[in-house]
Amino acid sequence: MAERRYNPAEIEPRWQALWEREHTWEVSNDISAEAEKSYVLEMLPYPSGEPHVGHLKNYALGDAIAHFHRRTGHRVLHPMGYDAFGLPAENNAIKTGVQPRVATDRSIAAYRHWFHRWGISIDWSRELATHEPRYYHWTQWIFLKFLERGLAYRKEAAVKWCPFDQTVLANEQVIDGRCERCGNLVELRQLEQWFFRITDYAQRLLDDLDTIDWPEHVKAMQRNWIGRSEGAEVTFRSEEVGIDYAVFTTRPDTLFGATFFVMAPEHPDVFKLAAGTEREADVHEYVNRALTESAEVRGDADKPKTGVPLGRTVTNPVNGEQLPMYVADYVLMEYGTGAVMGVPAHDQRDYEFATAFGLPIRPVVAPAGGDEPDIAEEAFTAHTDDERLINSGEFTGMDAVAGREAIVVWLERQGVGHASVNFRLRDWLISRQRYWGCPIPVIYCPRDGLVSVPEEDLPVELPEIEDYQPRGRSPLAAAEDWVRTTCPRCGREARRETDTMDTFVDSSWYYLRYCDPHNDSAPWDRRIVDYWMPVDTYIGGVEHAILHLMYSRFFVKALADMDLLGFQEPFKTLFTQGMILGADGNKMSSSKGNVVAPSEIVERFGADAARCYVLFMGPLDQDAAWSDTGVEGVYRFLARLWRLGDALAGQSKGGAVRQPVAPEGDALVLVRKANWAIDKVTSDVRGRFAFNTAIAAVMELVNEIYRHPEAELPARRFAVATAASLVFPFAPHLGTEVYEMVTGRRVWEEPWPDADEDMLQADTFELVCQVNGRVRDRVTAATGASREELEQLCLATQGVQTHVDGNEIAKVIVVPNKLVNVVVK
RNA sequence: GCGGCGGUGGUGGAACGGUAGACACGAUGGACUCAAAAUCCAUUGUCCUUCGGGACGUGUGGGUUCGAAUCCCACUCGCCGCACCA
Repeated sequence: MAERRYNPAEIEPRWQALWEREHTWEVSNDISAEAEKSYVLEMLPYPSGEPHVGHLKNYALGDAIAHFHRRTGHRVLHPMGYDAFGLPAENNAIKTGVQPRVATDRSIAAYRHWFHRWGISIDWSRELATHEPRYYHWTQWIFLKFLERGLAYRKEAAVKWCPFDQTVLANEQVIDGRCERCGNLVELRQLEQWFFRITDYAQRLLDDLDTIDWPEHVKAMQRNWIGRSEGAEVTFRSEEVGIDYAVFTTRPDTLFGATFFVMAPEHPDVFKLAAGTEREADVHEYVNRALTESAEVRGDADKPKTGVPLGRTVTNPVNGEQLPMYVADYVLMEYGTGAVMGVPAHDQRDYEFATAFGLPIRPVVAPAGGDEPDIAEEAFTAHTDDERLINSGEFTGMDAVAGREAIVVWLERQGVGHASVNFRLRDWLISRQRYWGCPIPVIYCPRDGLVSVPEEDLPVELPEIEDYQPRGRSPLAAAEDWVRTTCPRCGREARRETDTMDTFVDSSWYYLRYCDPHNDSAPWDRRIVDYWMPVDTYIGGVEHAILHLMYSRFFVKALADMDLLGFQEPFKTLFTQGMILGADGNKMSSSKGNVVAPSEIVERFGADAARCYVLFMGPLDQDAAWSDTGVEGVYRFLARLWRLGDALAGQSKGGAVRQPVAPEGDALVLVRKANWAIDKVTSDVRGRFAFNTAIAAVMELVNEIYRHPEAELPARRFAVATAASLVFPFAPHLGTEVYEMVTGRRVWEEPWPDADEDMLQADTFELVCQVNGRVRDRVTAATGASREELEQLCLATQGVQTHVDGNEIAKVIVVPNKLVNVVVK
């Protein structure tokens, strides 16, 4: 007879089939249910090929939380979907000729297969994909709502253009001047595009970060990206052309130190200003060169400062000085007003510019008590509170902070400026000149102009086309039959918008649709969404810290303003998981040959071992390198637990397992350890996502059971059933199997165990005896013994005697049930 | 430059201001076996040791404390995000 052994290949599919047959993980929209709700969500995957280990970690993590919440009495919503539109599928289509829809659907099938095979407890009745017309119908509907409210608009602007992908990109999708997708250098192009007015929400997006439980570094990144700065807007007048130019400055206290004035090359007035001056030709040449430079080259802070004079001057409002005007590419059109005052004594960039052009440098702020500051030094250092104004007219002598305020008040009174706040955040550019995305539901009529597609005509379906090759305009533009339509307003011939939406639009609201996925008359029923939302636990990679997470927050706020939602933030708690690196410590990539395929791991060790291992590797928010021997170790642990269950299956009569009454000896040790493990796993899982130590606690329990093979049967049954119950969120199949072998019951239907307080503490404990803070001995003491008793016990030990060695005892610190520290002079 | 995070054995990592190194990997020795696999047991921070134990140990230097990996200050190294943002 073959030896019985742990065989995940047999156990896992058996339970998966049962869960599927019984729809175990489905949850209804019964919003009057008494039990508390919990919405556990992992970021939806972009389906490409097959899932990788990062997905395994993501979903194993979320699944553990979903299981834990279910067993602690919550109604858990744990859905799944696919972020199905996007460039990779389209680029693949160009290369291989396989239609994006076909390749995407194929990949979705693979993801679906593996999520089942991993045993993730998903409510499959709510599955969705963003490329399905019944989903993007409502993406388009939301777009039209935004358009109605002025939150969607068209504007011509200098936008980032990727020459490889042949499309514009959002600021957030440009990393170090390169396209996030393909890594090519991005160019600037002056184009008319669709934007979402996210900047209207800058302040609220910033403020509400304080209301959500997110990792500090993610909040910091968002704050950074929003980039709020306080300062003043100040008007400089050009008398020659009779135009006022406002600048934004965070340092109104340095206004008297302005010695020149600079405009961005994109500033619309640059040519007008230079016209007729002897500098006109130089200006044209400089501006043209600046505009054709790549974003990377131009954005390099280390590049020497360049620029040309405009041949004009502006008046400094505080002292009437005439400041020469320049155009220089270190000034950005997209921030502030596209023009700055140059204060070389107190700004590094202005200092470099002034030095290069021989402009005067006049310090106006100096350390209190000090004399003339070192000019070069001053421009480069951060400023402190302890400074006063110098060379500043009537403000001279004031401290810098008070002076700043006084100058702003003066500016306001004179009508030449006011306090002002600036944000770094730009509006979200959402149009893309690509095929595989959600069509923008807008029609251009020669008579009526821009007309929305009427709601009843939604969705505007993406047509099938043959040629995906981008040519600087959307491939949809070539689908003449589709483009040509009639104006919904006047009925004349009109043309459809051919750009598609950024796929981040699709994923900015999917978590709302899960709540009410089959609604065909509205994107959702507000009562249902208000019941499930916000997402209680959201899990995903930190790479979405800005893009997806900022856009989703914006969506919720905008939709709440339209009374479509009753909350302000989509994700209450966020957990950002670390990456799984290759065994060599590098990011996994096929070129490095260090990619771990989850399919292979699952085949060799089973889904439970794979899931359990990725949760055991270390703190889940940290990166961790893959180790084959590490998975084997976890597999061994699961097999040990299985053998314990298998041994009991032969002996026990089944039935519910209870903690034995008044256990003694080995039995007591096991009962205590089991309760310790319950307490440990519960506190590690609840709130702090410390699954690595939770799993370690179950390992300890299992090790303890092996050390006490002679313990009485009820105690062993209790300990093994407890181990199975506790391991279930991390290794659901094995937990289920062992629990069933020991008790005949379904563990997922059992409430999460409660630790018995009485069993958490023993009658005796090991008293640590210290002399001057160093451990010198240990002795067994009764739990709850008095301070005096403990002190006596400690002083009597050999180790303490030796080290006190007749010296004077200054004092004795007693920590009850823990230690005694004898302080010796 | 600005913002955030971190530095603990051979490795991944544990550790409410209270026994540093849980758990796991690896290594060494042993049991079982004809042998191997699987499994089980023991040892495993460094150095010294008369084998009782002792000294030293959490990036570096200082401080607070009876007691510091943990709190404070300075430094240093590393990682991540943003960056000519006025």
